[in-house]
Amino acid sequence: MVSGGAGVRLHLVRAEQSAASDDVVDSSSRAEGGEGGDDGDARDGVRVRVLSQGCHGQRSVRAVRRPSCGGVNHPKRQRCHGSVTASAPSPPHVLPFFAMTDPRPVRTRFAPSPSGHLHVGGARTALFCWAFARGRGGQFILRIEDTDRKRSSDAAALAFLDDLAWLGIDWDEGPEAHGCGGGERGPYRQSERRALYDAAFEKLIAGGHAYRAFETAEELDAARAAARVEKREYRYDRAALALDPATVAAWVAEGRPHAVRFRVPDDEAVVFEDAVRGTVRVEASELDDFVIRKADGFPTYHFAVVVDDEHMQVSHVIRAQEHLNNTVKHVLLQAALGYTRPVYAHVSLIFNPDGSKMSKRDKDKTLRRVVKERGLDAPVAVDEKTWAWWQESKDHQLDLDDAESLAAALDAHLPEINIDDFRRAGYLPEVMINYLALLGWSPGEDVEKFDRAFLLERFDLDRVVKSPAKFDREKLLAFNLDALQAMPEADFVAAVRAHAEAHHPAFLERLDEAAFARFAVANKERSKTLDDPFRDGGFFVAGDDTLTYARTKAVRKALVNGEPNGFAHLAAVRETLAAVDVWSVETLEPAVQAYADNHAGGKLGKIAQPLRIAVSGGTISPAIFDTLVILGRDAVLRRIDRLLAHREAISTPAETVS
RNA sequence: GACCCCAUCGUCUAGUCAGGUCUAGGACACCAGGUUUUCAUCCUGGGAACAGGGGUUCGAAUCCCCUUGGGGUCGCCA
Repeated sequence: MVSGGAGVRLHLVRAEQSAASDDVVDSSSRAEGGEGGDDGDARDGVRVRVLSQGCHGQRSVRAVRRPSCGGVNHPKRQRCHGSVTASAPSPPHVLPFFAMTDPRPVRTRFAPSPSGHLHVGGARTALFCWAFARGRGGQFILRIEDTDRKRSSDAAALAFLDDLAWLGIDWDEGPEAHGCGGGERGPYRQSERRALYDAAFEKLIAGGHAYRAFETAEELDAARAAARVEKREYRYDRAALALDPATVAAWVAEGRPHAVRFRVPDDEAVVFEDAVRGTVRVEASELDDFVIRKADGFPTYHFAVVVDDEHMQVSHVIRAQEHLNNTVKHVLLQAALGYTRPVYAHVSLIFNPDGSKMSKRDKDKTLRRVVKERGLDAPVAVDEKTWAWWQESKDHQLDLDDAESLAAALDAHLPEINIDDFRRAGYLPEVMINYLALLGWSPGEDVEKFDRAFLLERFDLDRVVKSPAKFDREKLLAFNLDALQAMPEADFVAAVRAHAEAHHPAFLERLDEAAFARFAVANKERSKTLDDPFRDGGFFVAGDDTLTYARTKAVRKALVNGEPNGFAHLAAVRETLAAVDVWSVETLEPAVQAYADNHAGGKLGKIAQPLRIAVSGGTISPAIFDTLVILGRDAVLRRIDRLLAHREAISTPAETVS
């Protein structure tokens, strides 16, 4: 019988489901004592366990969009509530809308495994969790899911903390870093929460909800393989459940390794309300008795997640859609443990432009593909031991440094998928936030550009898009460009300087503060990323004698065509430049313009292009007078002389010549 | 294969829950012009979508069903 739990909830259940209340099981009331209800409803032969309900009682598989969620008042709720009495269909039974609203304070968590940098998908999940909680005065929790002892847990594995901090996503509770973290409900690493899990295991086993299983991983692998060969579906056969208690006790006593499995109820349907997908219904019979404790004593993900969410009082679980099916397990576990069920929201996946799932493993996959294509079997760029380990299994991923050196050695381009990749490529954190938010959420009203404050204020689960999104780098780039252009000059200079400090120190050595500032400003309107000024600006730090000339058609055209041609103009304007009093844009521009007026029909381009080639080696640079000033008179004159000295070679077609 | 989820321009999406105001809006990309000392910007204009089929309705992008397509999950990984 249903007992205890939220009074209002149960009251309404009873009021509405007179005869069949037995099979309506409140998740918070199923604590002990085995199955809470009896055989229950016979109307369709399948007992339905309603663990949560929205206002829509349809049993259709098609999702019914929930109007809102969270403990926030919403005008739509009234309407929703009002419709309840009108429906009252056959199972799953209907609870009024607010029955699924978690009345607790809003607390969300982001729970990655410690596997290095944060990838785009994880970042978006974290962002949604953060925005949802913070926008409602709640807390955002970070938790490390490190129950897999085979995975590394060193400092590098926690690199995602830096990525989060860079994005401006700060956490109220969790590992301590960047001035964030701490909290009362820790520790926030699962490997340090063993006692909590152990207590829960005992409770489940004692209650008959779980049992020890002695098959080894190898045996199970073999059974799965056999099933595959016979083209039948593999299901754990519950052999361990048939063991008599004395045998189990003896085996446990002698220390025989074993896992613990959850006993999945027979003939029940698990129905839960997803805040973005609506009603989801899965028959429990689709599941086999899944492992909740591994032989090494650690909990599996499914178990740890449920225990931790309860202990940390997580009210809303916002995660990727790949977890939608897992939710069934979690809901079952919560019911068996007597836990409160959080509100679930499964957001769609992010795909690569080619339609494949965007994954942190994509770098590794790219590398494996290239290695296979080239038929490589000996270590390249990494040591033998690492190579052997990497080859051993597709689950073994190279760490970033190794991956990058291997990519460099193979001349392969690694896809940008980590937040850190974009950081290094010169994207602004606020742009990443903005774009990420747009991937799967929209504020409506044709609004696309917004900041964190707006997100906090407007983000809600009911506007999260259900269909998967492809990651569009072009659009991200366009957003970054717009943000860069909108920056005050001083901010832009500071950002470019910070980027140089991290990635292009040579520019800071070569350019003094004033020159660097001019360099940044001169590049502002032509930069799409903070890296652009450096990528095309290598000539600024090149030696005057080692500059490389692009020997393209455009270069020859500027130098050779016309009468007088570019070389001739250069030779002449060199003297104009040498004679200028003060080396500044204000003096250079009128001087060169005057020369152009007198010798090139006023066409500044006739002079600017040859000059550009002389000082940069090609046809691409910031505005020419800025470029000259940044370089300084000596370098400019030397470069002009050098070009003139190489005029023959440069006039002949070829790719490049040094 | 079984189960679950999804389906509007090339892409991200608005519109779908409360059917008519949608000859479907915006953004990125693309194409054509224009500005500019190069590249990049910038300006103007343009093409571009309701997956298909049934049904409900006076009326369907919107509600229902089927089909098709895409994705996810089926681990002592998380």
